[in-house]
Amino acid sequence: MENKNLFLEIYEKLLKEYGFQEWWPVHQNTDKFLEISIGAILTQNTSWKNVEKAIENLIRENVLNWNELEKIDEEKLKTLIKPAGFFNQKAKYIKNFVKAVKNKDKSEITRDFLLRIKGIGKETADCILLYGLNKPYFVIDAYTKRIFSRMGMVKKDIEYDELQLIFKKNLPQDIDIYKEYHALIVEHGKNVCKKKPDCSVCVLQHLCSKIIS
DNA sequence: AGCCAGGCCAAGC
DNA sequence: GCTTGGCATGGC
Repeated sequence: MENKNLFLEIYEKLLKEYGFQEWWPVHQNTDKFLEISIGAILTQNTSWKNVEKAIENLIRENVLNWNELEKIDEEKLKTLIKPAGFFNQKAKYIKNFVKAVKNKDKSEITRDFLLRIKGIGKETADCILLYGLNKPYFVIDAYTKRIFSRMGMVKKDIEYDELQLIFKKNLPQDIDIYKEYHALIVEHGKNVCKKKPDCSVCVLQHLCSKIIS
């Protein structure tokens, strides 16, 4: 089932097709760890376009920093992140995150620690760890499950940790590949392997039909 | 004009 | 343990 070459082969094909994505996108003069973490929370089940607006609001109001986010009134925070949707819960999640992490040393921020924060699930935690802290956690998202189950490589209701382990076992332990691969998966999932897939323009098309078994 | 988006939590079996 | 409902905006 898991063919070692296949995961790398798919990576190469996507990279050749879309080029380096160089994730995670951040603005200048911000605390990157913080911006990535807030972005990861805001993008939960939400398009990045909407998240961008919310982040720009935070920057414009000069609150995209630890002190201001800790101080800011939750209702005020809701209005700023409104474009990202689910703003009632996300405002709480951001507050929870800032409170828990603000005075921690980065060495203390483990996956288990993040998962204990209400509002931080596995994907959000792994985004924070990988892109924010440069730790080797492969990020699994809905696109990853959709693409790799469609290709016949995993079952479509596979558990998060199980699929993550498959990537870990089949890829070099290379943080840059982890970062880039996930970004490429998102790009492919957004534009080609969509809910209604455009198989005619898919660079993985032949691999896809071969693998189904 | 629906459908969908870089999930997560809580409640109910 | 597994399934379901709720959350909300803006782009296509």
